Amino acid sequence: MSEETIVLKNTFPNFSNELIQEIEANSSFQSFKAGEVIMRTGQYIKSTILLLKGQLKIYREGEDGEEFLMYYLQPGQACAISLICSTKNQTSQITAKVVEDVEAVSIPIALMDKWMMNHRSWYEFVIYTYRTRFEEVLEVIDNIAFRAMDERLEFYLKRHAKACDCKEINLSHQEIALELNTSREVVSRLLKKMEQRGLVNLHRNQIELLM
Amino acid sequence: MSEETIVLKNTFPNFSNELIQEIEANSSFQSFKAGEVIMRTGQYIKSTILLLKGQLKIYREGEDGEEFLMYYLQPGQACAISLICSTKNQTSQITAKVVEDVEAVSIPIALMDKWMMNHRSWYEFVIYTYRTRFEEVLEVIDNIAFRAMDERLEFYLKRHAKACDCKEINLSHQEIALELNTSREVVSRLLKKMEQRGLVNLHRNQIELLM
DNA sequence: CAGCCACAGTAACATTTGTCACACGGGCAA
DNA sequence: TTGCCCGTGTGACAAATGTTACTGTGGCTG
Repeated sequence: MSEETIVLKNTFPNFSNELIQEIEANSSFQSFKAGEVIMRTGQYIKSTILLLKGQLKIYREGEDGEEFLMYYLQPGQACAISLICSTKNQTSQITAKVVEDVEAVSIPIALMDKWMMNHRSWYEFVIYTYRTRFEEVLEVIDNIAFRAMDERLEFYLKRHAKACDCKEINLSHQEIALELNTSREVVSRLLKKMEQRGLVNLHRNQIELLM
Repeated sequence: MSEETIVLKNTFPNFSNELIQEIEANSSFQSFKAGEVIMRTGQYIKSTILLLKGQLKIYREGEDGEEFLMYYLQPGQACAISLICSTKNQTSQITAKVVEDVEAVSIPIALMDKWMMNHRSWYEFVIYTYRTRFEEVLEVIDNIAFRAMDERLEFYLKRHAKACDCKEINLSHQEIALELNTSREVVSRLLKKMEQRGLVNLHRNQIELLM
């Protein structure tokens, strides 16, 4: 069994052996460097990507280049949107940027439709992905619709801490502002207030969560 | 062929004959009156609903009972979320309220999983539904993330006009405010400005679109 | 070391949105 | 007719957020 097969099996433990074989036979391994944009709004989707390693950021782009974070993709996950574009030429509604260097498997769209019918484990993976992403997006809507910026910031920090499984968040205020679609000054202001409330300690390029 | 079969065939023209037969054999026709809430956040989903007639409003509920409109369901459509809950006991993340008296077919969840495998036309319907709803929700995010209330109001009015295919919108400012999660006064203010710009004519309980 | 740059803090102000208070008028019911 | 309720219009103010401008500080580099 090849190195890559092992990684694939470990990262997607629910895939059947036959499915793994099909993937190996029909798809290509790819890697991307941090900062690369691997899918952009308006582009045609021609393949879907299974993440083996690294981290992707999926966000919505505003007309003036604003970003709005939707969610992060971790190893063992795939982009929900690219899973469901059927055979028609569908353009992407989102942008995907590499946060940490990525290794991934790229699968041609044409195959996916077939696999849905022939591979139960693929079908379940797609359904599961779609459902969880939909829920995540609903939560995003809740946040921007019902919550003020201070709560959203708290939520954002907690989510981040959970994702990297540590209490230190290495981001500048500017980067956070971009993802919440606000301005650096607002983030600074709110973080300072959180520090006064004893929720965080602030350092240069680092926020230490105390909650 | 029964009356109901005909309605079903007309409303879902892409369903195969075998699928229609299965639906008839395994599901129940139901009707709901305007104002009824037929699915509520936190409830277990035990069936999905195919809309034959009337209109449903799908929205997200805030903690204090605020509403936030996601989209409307028209005849020929189904709630995306209820389509993908697999067999597990999944609770609803949204609330569905009847806008116009509804006639619908209720399908037990257990069957849907089987149909996905056995009925190509059902599979395509589910995928299509999921994709279009996801896109719609992305558009909602765009609106609240990137646009101010005046633009959101314009967008809302246009969408409404398109849905009922006429230029007169019979809603009070209060109702609109609820769906955009703002206050009546704000809606009044913005509508007045739109009137001054020549975009609408305002009447009691009616907004006439001029764009 | 000097200069530069990215990051952070903050004051002052503008704008948008939410809230409160109240007035007006149409239509319906007693 | 009278009174009342609902929908609407509007002014005044409060609060949140966005914007501008300026300061300080640490670290890197020439």
